[in-house]
Amino acid sequence: MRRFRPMLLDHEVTEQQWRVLRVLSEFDGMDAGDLAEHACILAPSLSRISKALEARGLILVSRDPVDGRRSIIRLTQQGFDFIRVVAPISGQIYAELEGKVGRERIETLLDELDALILELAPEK
Amino acid sequence: MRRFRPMLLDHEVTEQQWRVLRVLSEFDGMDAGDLAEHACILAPSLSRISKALEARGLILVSRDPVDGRRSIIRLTQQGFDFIRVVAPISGQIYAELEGKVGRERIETLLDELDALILELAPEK
DNA sequence: CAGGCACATTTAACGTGTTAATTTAAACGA
DNA sequence: TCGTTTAAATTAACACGTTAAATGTGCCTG
Repeated sequence: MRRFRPMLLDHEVTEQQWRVLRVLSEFDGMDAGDLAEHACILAPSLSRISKALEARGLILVSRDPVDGRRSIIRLTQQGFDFIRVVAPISGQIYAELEGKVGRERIETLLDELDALILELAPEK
Repeated sequence: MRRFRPMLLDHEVTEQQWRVLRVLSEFDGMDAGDLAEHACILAPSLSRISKALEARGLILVSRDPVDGRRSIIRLTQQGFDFIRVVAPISGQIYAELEGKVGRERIETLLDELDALILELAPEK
């Protein structure tokens, strides 16, 4: 993450906030639970992040009309614009990293770790 | 860490505090910088942890008589006793984990990760 | 249909990671 | 020797992980 943090700092988002935005750019309009899981963030953290991003006008939080317990989170136009600006920079940093390490090596390592986690997972 | 946290909670130490105590049990009387590095903790965190552990009487912080900028950190007798009680429990949990995963697999994975970190390390 | 249970989210409290600024002491140079 | 620079720790500020408690809503049984 050290490679990415300077860029994130430039745009005043944290690592986790950026992860939330990227997940929304793929599946816009998720409820808080699904969003937290896809972004690998705990529910209490997402709660704080939502307030920050909503205050900046990047997302919009509303209540699910079908199930009043759920929060629905959407990107605003400003949010989409933000992602369109930052994503290429992020992509370039990742590409450099991949170039140094090698795509295959990254994938192998991630597969091993995923397998390990699955074997040990007590729940889920 | 989920395997260890309940045990640590029982004894009212955090994961990082426990790491600091274990490093001290190996090399007692280190200065803050070396201790932080061996425990994989940043200096500001160690500063907070030291105060907490000193308040509980597990460690003793003094100033280096040779170089007045350095802090020297030692275990108290109470600190040694604490480690003698908790370490076996910690060891047992680790042994269970190793039994499920396999020692060789753990070592291979750690070697790969260490190698990766070394290749990418910008400094140190 | 009322009361209790289950679920989704939020709030609260505490500790740590991270960065920057501050403090204090050592080392260095004119 | 004095003033400047470097170095080690600490403090400060902010965000997240983690756990537990509190809110609010849906669901289900009696």
